[in-house]
Amino acid sequence: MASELTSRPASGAWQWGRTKQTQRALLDAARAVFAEQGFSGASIADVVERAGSSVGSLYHHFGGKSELFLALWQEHQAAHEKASSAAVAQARRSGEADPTALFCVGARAFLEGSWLRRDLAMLFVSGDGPPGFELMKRRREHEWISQNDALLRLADTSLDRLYAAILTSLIGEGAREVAACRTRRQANAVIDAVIEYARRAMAGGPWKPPTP
Amino acid sequence: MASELTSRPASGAWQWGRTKQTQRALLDAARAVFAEQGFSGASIADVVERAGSSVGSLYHHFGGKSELFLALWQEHQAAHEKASSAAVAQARRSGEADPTALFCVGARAFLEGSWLRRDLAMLFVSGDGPPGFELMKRRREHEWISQNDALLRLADTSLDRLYAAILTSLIGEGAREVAACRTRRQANAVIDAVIEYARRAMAGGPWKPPTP
DNA sequence: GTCTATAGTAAGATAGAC
DNA sequence: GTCTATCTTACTATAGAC
Repeated sequence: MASELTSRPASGAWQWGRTKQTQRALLDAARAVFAEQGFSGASIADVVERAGSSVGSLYHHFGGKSELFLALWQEHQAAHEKASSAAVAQARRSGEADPTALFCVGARAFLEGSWLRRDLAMLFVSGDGPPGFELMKRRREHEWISQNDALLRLADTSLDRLYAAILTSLIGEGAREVAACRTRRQANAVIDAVIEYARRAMAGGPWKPPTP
Repeated sequence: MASELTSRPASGAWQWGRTKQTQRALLDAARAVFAEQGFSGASIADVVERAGSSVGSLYHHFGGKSELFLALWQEHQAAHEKASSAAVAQARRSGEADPTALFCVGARAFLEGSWLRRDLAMLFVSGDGPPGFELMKRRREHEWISQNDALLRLADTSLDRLYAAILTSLIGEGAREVAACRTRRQANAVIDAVIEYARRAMAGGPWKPPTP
């Protein structure tokens, strides 16, 4: 019983704070270094130096370079998720019920986030990530569109999934273009244009093969 | 003068044939190995073993792993290019003059090629390539759409480039879906659907900001 | 032109003191 | 929890015989 006290003498609360602080420093450093050099171009040494931390600490908290990158990505995803669902919920409360319109509201919030965090957005679409990252992104994309499933009222046929994939990639390409903009004004124009193209693609709903 | 003969004694023609043969073997082996294991997963040793060649030979002919991968990609691109432009030329000869229709003809030929060489198509969209490959792909995409520039009669404004980018990514996503199909029948349906979505997106031409 | 054997390099990962 | 020093490994790339 006494050993608990001797092994960590009255410092539990303090160490929690320190942990969060260290992780934050590593994540922030990773954001800057990865954004600048890409995943493969960046070395662990660069990150820990910028964070004022150490290799061992990084491994202790995240497990490795790949996991650090993924942690950064998950924060980014969570922010997108939060903004999108909040926007859709808000629109619903305002009386909007049309699936297409609700989809556009969510998409707009997503594109907005791509502008606000454009350094991360560019990083994640650059194609330079840890092994298997493209697959993870793809899964996430499908989750994202599945979440709007009730919204768009799609069936689970292969052609409906194609419809979802096309819309997803359209918004994804839009996000890339938004992140590449240099001014707020340009970004706004691009966002409006992308939403318009999505609306056009959705006109008529999922394509059906002509019945012979 | 005589030294030319002594250094390569009467074997010029024979060696040319052998060179082409070796390169072909390396390219074919690379196609199989990269398609199966991806770029980073595959090692040079795997490729030369399958080709019945050697590391030194690979370096002699291609210069390295990355260059071998790029050579494979360029063959794939050339095939796409050839098929697309032939199809467009053919349609023109048949009297088709509408830009949108001609674009769709080219896109269809492109998607067709993605089905025929689906192993390569999947490889190149997997996101696992040599450093800088995603950038090269992106440049190539823009070239491809620029080639249809006269066709679509686009100006060089940023919003017209967005229009091109959206269409390109739509066809690109379509190619990915086509390559993932398991039967010819499915692939045909997907191709028809993708062309339809492209047509919808083009309805009304490039988006213009509302004049205030 | 082709091959084998080897060198070089770089980076991620770990062990163990504090 | 944090850090430094070291290890390991896996690969590319080259040198030099045939």
